[in-house]
Amino acid sequence: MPLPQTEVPGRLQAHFAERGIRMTQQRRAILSVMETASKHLDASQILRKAQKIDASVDRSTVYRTLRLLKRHGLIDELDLMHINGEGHYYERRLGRDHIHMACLRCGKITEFVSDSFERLKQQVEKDCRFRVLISRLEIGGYCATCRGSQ
Amino acid sequence: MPLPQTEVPGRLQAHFAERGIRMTQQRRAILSVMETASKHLDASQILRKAQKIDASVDRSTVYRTLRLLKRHGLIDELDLMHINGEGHYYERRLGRDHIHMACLRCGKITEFVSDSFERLKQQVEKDCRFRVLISRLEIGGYCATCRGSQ
DNA sequence: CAGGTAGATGCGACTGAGTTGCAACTAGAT
DNA sequence: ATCTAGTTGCAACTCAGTCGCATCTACCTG
Repeated sequence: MPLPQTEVPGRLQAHFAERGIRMTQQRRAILSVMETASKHLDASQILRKAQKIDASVDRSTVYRTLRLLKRHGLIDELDLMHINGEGHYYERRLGRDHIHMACLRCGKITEFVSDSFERLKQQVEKDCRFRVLISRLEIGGYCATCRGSQ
Repeated sequence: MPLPQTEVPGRLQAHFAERGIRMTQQRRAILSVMETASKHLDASQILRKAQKIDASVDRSTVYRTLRLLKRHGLIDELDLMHINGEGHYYERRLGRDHIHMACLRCGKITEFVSDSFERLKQQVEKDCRFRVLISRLEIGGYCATCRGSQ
């Protein structure tokens, strides 16, 4: 289920430059991790990967950079139904929002893009006069495979 | 925006009895807090309220009971977009799911019931062959009031 | 209604995520 | 080359949530 990409990947650094955000070696490492990540890393995984690029990266820098990226709407924070503990997961924010489905049996995460989701958000904007900036729809249940085999 | 209630409130205890779950004084206190709560309490608020009914209630009992209620699908766990720190909020699970909107400016939480949301979940069931058990849709943005005044 | 016991509790110590204050460092403007 | 506001690493901290264990108790059985 490939996502439609309305943005070229590898542009996090460009975003920083455009907005006049200072670029450091540590940030470069973290951004590159976020850009190349196939999916859903938590803070400690990001730390480990970033340290392979620049060993000096510290835990607190990772958290500070993630907060920065979040504030600028460049990444999304996910809970993935807390399938593994209380931490958070992060992913680059590309084109359209998508739904995250977490299988409560095998732990698999599936993504799903839906026009109905877009329409639902528009309905919220209209009916509740609420300006939608971020949205997170997470679903817990059983994936196709686990659903059959029980 | 009152919620449609398909279940009589005050029935958490009955649920426990039906399922043969042992009832203790501490659980009674916690259940009664959950039943009478107008809305969205976090674990420490639940603890404080429960201790007013039964002073012996301990923090760990609150967490254990919340986990139990969650496992039985009697309460929902919310993040409310982490508007106040990293903790979780809990609410009784009545009739239909609803969307939670968190105003990033004034912090107000609004709820919204929508048929489109139900249809969206049905679409996920059908298109992804995914059995939906729990779903959480949280939206961050600006409420009608804050939207105007900026 | 008097045990017996599986299950629940309180306590305190622990874990793990995330934050913060501060002195040292550095990106990038001049 | 210099200056400084912004960033970093570090270590100490906070806070939510968990866990092991000794004690207690709800409730089943006779």
